[in-house]
Amino acid sequence: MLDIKLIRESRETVEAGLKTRRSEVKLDEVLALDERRRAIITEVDRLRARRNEVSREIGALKKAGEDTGAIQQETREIGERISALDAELREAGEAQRRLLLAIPNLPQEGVPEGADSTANVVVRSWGEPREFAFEPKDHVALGEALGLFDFERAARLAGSGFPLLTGAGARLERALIQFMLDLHTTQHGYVEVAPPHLVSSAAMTGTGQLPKLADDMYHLSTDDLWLIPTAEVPVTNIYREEIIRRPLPIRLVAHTPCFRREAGAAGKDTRGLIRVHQFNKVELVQFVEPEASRAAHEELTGHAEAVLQALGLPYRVLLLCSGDMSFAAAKCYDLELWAPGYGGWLEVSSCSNFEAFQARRANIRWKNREGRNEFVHTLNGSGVALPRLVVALLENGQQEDGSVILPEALRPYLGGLERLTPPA
RNA sequence: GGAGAGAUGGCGGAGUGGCUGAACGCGCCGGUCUUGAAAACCGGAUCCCGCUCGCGCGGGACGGGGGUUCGAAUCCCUCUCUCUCCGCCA
Repeated sequence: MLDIKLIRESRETVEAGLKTRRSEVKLDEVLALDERRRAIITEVDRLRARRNEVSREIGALKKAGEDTGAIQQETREIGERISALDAELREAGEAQRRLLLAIPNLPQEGVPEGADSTANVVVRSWGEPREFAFEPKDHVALGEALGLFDFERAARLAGSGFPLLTGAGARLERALIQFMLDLHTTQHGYVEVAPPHLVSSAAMTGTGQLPKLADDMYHLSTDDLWLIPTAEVPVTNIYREEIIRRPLPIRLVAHTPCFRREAGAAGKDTRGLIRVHQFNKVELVQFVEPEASRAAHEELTGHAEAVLQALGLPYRVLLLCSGDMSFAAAKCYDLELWAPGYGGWLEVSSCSNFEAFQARRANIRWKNREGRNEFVHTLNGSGVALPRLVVALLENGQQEDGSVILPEALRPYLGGLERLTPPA
C-alpha cells in the first residue's frame, strides 16, 4: 500500500511511477475520497469538542442540583449529527482503502522501465553451461528412468500438476531442503521457522496477494482459509499489527509447500516438474530498517545465489523491469538456472525488496533511533524453489548412460551417495 | 464439539457511568549522588488522526464492531482470540 500522504503531496511522481507498472491509475478517486474524509474528520472533531464541553457542564449543573433539560437537548442533537457523519466517514475510509489496496508498489529508481519480461536485464551470470558430447535428456526422461517420480499415478491423486516423488527422488528433495536450511541458518544468519500452511484473508492482504491474486490461490470456503502460495505470506505476517521491539534485521528462513492454481499455465512448461500446483520451497524473509533495505536486498540475493554456487549449477541474475515485477515489489532480482535438457533458463528464485509496501498493509512497525514508530522494510527471496532445482540438477549432472552425478555438497545429506542410478 | 473464565500501557495488575489516558509494581529513559557502577532519591515517557509554516490546538483509542446514555474502560449485543475442564483425535 502506498502512503496516502505521498499520493497527496507528490501526485505527479506517483502517477509517473505507476504508469511504468501498467497500472490503471485511479488517483483522482482516491484523492477525492481523501479530501472528503478529512473534511468530515475536521467537522466531527469540532462537534465532539462542543459535546464534551457541554457534557462537562451538565455534570457540574447536576451536581449543583439544577435543571439540564434544555442543554441536554443540544448534545442529543450533536450526537445525532456525529453518528451520521461517522457513518459517512467509515464509508469513505473503506472505499479509499479498497482503492489503495489495489494500487501496486512504485518501482525503485534504477529499475528498468518496460512492459514485460523482454525488458528485463541480465546483471550477471555464474558458471559455464556444460558442453555435452551427447544429446542431453530432459528431466522427465531422466527421472522416470531413475524412478524418481511417477507422473501417471500422481494424476490419480489430485489430477495433473501434483507431483508424486518416489524413492531417491523423494529423498533427493528432502536432502536439498535440509542442505538449504542448514546453509542459511549456519552461514547467513537466518532463524528457522515452521509456519502454518493455511492463512487468513487478513494475512493474504498484508503481503499483497489479496485482493488481486484471489483466483490464483486455493481457498477453503468452509473455514475461509487460503493455502499459502509461498512461505512469504505466513512468515512476513508473523509481525503483523506489531511494533517490533527487538533489534533489526530479523532474518527468518522457512521450508513450506506452496500451492498455486496457475490458471494460465500452458505449453511445454506443463511437462514434468517445471510448473506444478504444489511444490516445496525454502524461503528467506527479512525485516530491516528502512535505510538498510537496499543493501539487505543485495545481500539476500547473494544468499540465494550461494545455494546455486554450492551446488555448482550455472545461473544468471535478472533485474526485472517495472512491468514484470510482482504487485508488491519495488525492486526484484530473478535467479534462473540453466537446464540443458529443457533447453532454457528456469526461474528458481525471486528476491524482492518491498520497502514499506507490505509493512504499511500489515501494519508492521519498529521504534526507530528517534524513538518514533516507523514502518519497517520487508524483503524476501526463494532460497530456493525445489522442483526446478531438481530439474537443473538432473539435467546438468546427467551422464551418457542416464545416471546423474550429484554435487559434492549434497552427498552428506544422501548418506554419501555420489550418483543416481536406476533402481535394481 | 460441550461447559466455564477472561482480553486494560513494554510486562504484571487496579479500576464498575463524569474529576481515569488510566492507581500501584516491574521494566525503560534522563538527572542527583559516585573515580565508575549499583543502591537510594528526583523527574520523564502510550498510540492514532485532523488543523497549523511552526509554537501549539482539537479529536479518538482500555481485543474488533455495534448499541444504551447528555456522557462508557465501566451497562447491553455481537465477533475474534486466549485460558481451564470434559469429549474426540495424529
